[in-house]
Amino acid sequence: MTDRTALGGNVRTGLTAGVDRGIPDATVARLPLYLRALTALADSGTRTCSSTDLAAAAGVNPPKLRKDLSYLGSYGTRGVGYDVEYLRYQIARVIGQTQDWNVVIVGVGNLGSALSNYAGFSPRGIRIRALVDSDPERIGHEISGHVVRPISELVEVVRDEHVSIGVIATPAAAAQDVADQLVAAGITSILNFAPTHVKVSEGVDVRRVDVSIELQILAYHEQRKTNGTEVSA
Amino acid sequence: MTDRTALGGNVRTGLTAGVDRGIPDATVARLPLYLRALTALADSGTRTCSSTDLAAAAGVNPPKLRKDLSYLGSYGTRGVGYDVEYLRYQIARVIGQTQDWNVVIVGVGNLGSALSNYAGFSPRGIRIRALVDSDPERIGHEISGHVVRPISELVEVVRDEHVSIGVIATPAAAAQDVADQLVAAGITSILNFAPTHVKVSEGVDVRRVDVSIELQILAYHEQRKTNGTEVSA
DNA sequence: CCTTGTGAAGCTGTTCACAGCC
DNA sequence: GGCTGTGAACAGCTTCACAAGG
Repeated sequence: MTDRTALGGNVRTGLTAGVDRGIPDATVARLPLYLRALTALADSGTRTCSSTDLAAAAGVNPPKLRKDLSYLGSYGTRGVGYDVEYLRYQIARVIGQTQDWNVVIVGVGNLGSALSNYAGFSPRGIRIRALVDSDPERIGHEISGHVVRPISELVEVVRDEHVSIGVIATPAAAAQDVADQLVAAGITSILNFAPTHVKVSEGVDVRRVDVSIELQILAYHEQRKTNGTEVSA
Repeated sequence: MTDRTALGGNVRTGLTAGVDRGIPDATVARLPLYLRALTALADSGTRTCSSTDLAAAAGVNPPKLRKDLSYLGSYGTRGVGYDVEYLRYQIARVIGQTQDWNVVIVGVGNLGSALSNYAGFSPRGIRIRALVDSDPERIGHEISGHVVRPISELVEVVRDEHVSIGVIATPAAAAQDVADQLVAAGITSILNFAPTHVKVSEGVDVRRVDVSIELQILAYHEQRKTNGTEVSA
């Protein structure tokens, strides 16, 4: 029942003690941001940067950046800043970017197809290895270089392609069933695009991406801006 | 520079005092969840529910649900629970679901096209009113019932269609420019799918949806599961 | 009985100021 | 002098236990 949603409120998986480095969830969620900013800096030929530079590129404030980095270790030089390439590697190592992560997408409708064709995954070590669907109409078709396979082959797909992350890109009505099948196939990390809550067993991480909710949150704040709520004194 | 990201770390817009009802950001982010769960309950014929029922449907724990609802008012009945339809309406009213919100999508690549065709928006009061792109190849084509218009017409589009929310579905390289144009056209709420941080002026809300980051966060936890980090005592 | 609504406690995350080091 | 790294203060969120009320 562990539920790491994309909207905060994450739950630590049940590892009680030990050598737990314990990087806070909020920090973990920002490390990919720093990685991306560092890669951009490296690409533009920057060798060294200060916390102010990097924070600006990542869209956070400098103290927060420094605090976050302090959880990983002391990789900067006082009076100088951070070596871009070195810090980039250290963050990559911590968040597991030194290896590839194989992904199966379940559901090849509009969204699943768009995801399977997204160019931004490979530079971040994310490999879409298989597409599956339950609709016989879609099975066998080739999408973005993958032949769509029946969902009944999920166990084989996960095993043969060494898949560790499953993406649910189906309608809401199918999401729970798909989640159950993913878990049964041995998947313990799920990204759920379906607009519904999926229940999973202990130890399985679920993150949620819900565009409607994001827009609804924006609408709430928009409503407050346009209504006369800014009475200020 | 207000930045309401999808990954927590939100900043309150600069309204200092007044009748500020002050619903916490974390609660606001969950209200659409409750709304969705209530709608599902109503559709299944349920007239009344307890906080336990609703919490289970929404994927939160009952005390958190009750605390969240307490920020809106006292809409339940002790010893009984909540009237599904009444509570649904109250939440809808608070988050602005009693009116429609018009959206323009900038960028009609894979993602923009998929979004423009998504059926889940209209039941939540979200209306995709226009698609714009900068690519002359795409302008004039019809996608999901909308003729793609040039981004140079953004001001007219926003004015004529009463658009209040802009969606950036372009490559990262174009995102900042698009954001600037959206803000120049009067938009103060932006949903950014491009994998980059966009800087906007004070008072503009930006939320981010970044699939790569979600997968990277899952990968981090997956790495910790498979590595021998669970030394427990 | 039942279930809501809520102060209070506890926890997580953020900010700040400055000590430490180059 | 400049910038990092961090303890300590602060703010926000979650949890809990129980009072309030049907």
